[in-house]
Amino acid sequence: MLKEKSRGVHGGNTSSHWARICDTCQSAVCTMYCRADSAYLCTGCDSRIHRTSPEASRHQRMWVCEACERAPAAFLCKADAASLCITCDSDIHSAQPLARRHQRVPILPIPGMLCGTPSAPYPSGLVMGPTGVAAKIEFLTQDEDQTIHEEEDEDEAASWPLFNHVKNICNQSNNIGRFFGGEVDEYLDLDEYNSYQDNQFSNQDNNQLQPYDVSQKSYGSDNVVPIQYGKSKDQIHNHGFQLGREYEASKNVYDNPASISHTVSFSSLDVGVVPESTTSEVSVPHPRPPKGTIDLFSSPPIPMPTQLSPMDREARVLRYREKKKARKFEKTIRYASRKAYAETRPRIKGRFAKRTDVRANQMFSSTLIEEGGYGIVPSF
DNA sequence: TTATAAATATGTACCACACGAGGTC
DNA sequence: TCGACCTCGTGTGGTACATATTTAT
Repeated sequence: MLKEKSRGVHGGNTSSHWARICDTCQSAVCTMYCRADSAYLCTGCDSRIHRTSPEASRHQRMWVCEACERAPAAFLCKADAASLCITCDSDIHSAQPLARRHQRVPILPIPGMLCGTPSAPYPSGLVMGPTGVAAKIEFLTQDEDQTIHEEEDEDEAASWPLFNHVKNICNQSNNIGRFFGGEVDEYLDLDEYNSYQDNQFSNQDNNQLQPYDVSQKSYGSDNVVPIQYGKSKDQIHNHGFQLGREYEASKNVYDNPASISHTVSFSSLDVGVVPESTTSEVSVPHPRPPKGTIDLFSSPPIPMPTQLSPMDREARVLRYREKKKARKFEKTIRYASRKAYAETRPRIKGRFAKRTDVRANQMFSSTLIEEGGYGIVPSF
């Protein structure tokens, strides 16, 4: 849907005509924007440039808007499963009432170590592409590589702490929470973690959590397109994977008190994560977004808990897996006997019919057949 | 660009009746 | 305490229909 709307917004031009070209190679279409370099980069150049040095690997990058492919994405539309810049978000979601109801999540540049750090406990070389498809970036450590090849649910499990964090943020700020519409996976077993955070940050000054000024009326209660496993498994899975990386990456930052003042752990669902342990970018001015949009770059710091112990985390992941295994999306049959009866029960146009009615119907149709007419085929 | 119609997708009500659950004797 | 009996509400699946969404003109 988004693509169609995007074409509508941009006059039906394809990305090849309109997309911004990589500032480095000048050939490929850019996929992300590096704030530190103020450059739009394709995936290849981004990978090449930002792994040359630890300094470069810390650059914050953001994915480029999927609609116009010319500006950094500011929102993730959950309904369209697309990241959009402020302009496209406004254009697309103001086009019609239904689109206005789409739930959008602000995409924030979360500091993290995209290319992995020696201290990173989990693989971090995975980023979310603009289409929601994650792309693994090489240069992983052996342990990371081993982890990354585990079952998919491991990736998903690895992501839950951040979901939790997001939920916690939502609890602290209703305005933010509305973006998520309460869709945090219950199976992520967040309560404990939340309570932990509640205790940990009960003294947090709420004033630091400035409400985001985004049309609450428009986004409020709607969950137009809830996360569906069957719809785009890759996207969901990769979201989880990425979120996990973000969590760990941002956690590194928050473990470093010096960086707290200028970092935002609020999860974007669609941004590459680059750690920001230096203060070099603190002074980077960000243009103030138009009124009515979220100021992505001046968001107040949101605290993160100290790092969980590996055993603690493993236990939580195991518990999550158990719950996940127990999930059942298919219809559950409580009484097999009733099912058997229902399957053998006579029907008329799909409805259960009295056996007497069925007999009469059968007699009627058989009579027609005997008379040489076109018999009525019973639907049972 | 907008409006309208057509096509497609999704959700739900409907039906009869065997049977489980609970109460009574 | 246990078994027999009774009553009532629930659950079951295929279809039609209503509604929502997308696509075409």
